Amino acid sequence: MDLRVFNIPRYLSVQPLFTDLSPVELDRLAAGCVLRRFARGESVFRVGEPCEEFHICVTGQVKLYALSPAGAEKVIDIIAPGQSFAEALMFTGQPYIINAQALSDALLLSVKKSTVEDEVARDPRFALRMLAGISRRLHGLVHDVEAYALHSGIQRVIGYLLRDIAEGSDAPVTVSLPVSKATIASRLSLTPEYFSRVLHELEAAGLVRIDKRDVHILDAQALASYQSP
Amino acid sequence: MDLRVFNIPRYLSVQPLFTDLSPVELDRLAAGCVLRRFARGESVFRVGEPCEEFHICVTGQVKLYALSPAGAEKVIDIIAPGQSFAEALMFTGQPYIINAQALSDALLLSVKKSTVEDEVARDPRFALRMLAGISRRLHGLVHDVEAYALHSGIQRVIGYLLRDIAEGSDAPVTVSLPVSKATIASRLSLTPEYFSRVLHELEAAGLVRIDKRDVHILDAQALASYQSP
DNA sequence: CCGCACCATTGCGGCGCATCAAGCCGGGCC
DNA sequence: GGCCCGGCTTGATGCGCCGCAATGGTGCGG
Repeated sequence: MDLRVFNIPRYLSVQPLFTDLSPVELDRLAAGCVLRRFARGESVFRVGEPCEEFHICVTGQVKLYALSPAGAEKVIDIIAPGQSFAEALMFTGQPYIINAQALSDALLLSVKKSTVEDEVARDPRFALRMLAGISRRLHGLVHDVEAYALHSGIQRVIGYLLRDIAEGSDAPVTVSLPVSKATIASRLSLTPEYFSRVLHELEAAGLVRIDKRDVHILDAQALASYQSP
Repeated sequence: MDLRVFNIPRYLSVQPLFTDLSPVELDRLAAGCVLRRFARGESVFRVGEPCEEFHICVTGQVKLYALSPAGAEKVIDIIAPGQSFAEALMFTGQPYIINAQALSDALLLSVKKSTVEDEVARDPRFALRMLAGISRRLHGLVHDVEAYALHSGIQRVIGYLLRDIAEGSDAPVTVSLPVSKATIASRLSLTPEYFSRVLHELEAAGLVRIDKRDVHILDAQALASYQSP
């Protein structure tokens, strides 16, 4: 994608957060945006840096992660194209509490804090959408906490694979892992080794077939109710 | 406390969320509030119920928790007097995704969704405070996820004990556990048995003294840097 | 075509923490 | 007092998952 032809107002207008805005408003918003390229492995922000904007992932993937004093890494979320991140951080007025790094070459659109605040003041509907967006994010984290505490490693993997599979769908589906298995393992709070073992246990049970980063779900029903042998 | 003499506008005015509001605004807000008593053990809301208000804990304690299909319970948060909860749930427009139960006799002030939305529309400063409040909540959950993934059980207990102890304070401090040890154990994602063992390991190491629900911190410095033997 | 990274897998040993099962202790209540 | 009951502790045992280390692809650049 060429930065020079990228139409910021047009891109904003298709974001759930910014629907129903007039062209004037979109232009005003776009004026407070910056479009930036990141190379694979490049840091987007780090713990402790001041947070003056939130970000939308246009292309590529970004990982949000924490580091322990000992250097261990925990992936909190993996951001796909179209998703925004760090809105909540921005509103607390505190420095970043997590790190973000590009997992592949990526294009990010960053929206300045003051621009968002102005728009909140101008349009209450925008404020409510922002609130709903952050609330959904919180919702997701609560779901993760539940999973970490109440589900075994195997169940978390199954939950991840079935995440966006419709209820009654019978047809064999394939889930493509968007990033390396080690990253997904960390996202699920597993070691890469154990994640690999789980995947192969599910394969041995005839529930999935694994082909590199493609996981073919052979029997979603049975997978959902699988208990280890 | 007598419900009949409880002054809702006055109580609202001392909440961080509602500071700087005029008496007129406070009255308008108060009109959309309900004050309710809950007996110890009584349910405040359950998963699946529609969410049309958020709550402020005036007296008593409330636990927010998830239940696994098998019936296991995970305490997500323990709400103390002065804290609000379920704001985020309200803004998503979805039914409750967690349960809330009074841990002691409690008095709760519930604010209707429509009242909050009206106030957001009227006062952008209120909208920003609401955003900041929810963002801080999300911040806390991220912190918990980090702790679950990167810290051992012992470290999580230590982190809990030192939660609101100032950095350089040398004087012996005592932390009073607000609720039963089993509840706190669940909050920290530990079994009651293991939580007990950890507490007594810290006592054996001479770092704390345990007297029922009072934990006397004898050496905060050493506690912060404690590694199991 | 070979060498080198990087990623993924596999085996083995071990630790952290859960589980099950008793026992203990204090407080409310007849 | 004597009873019970909920909260807490303590021990014995075991499983889920981790850690290290070695092996096996696979894709890319020289």
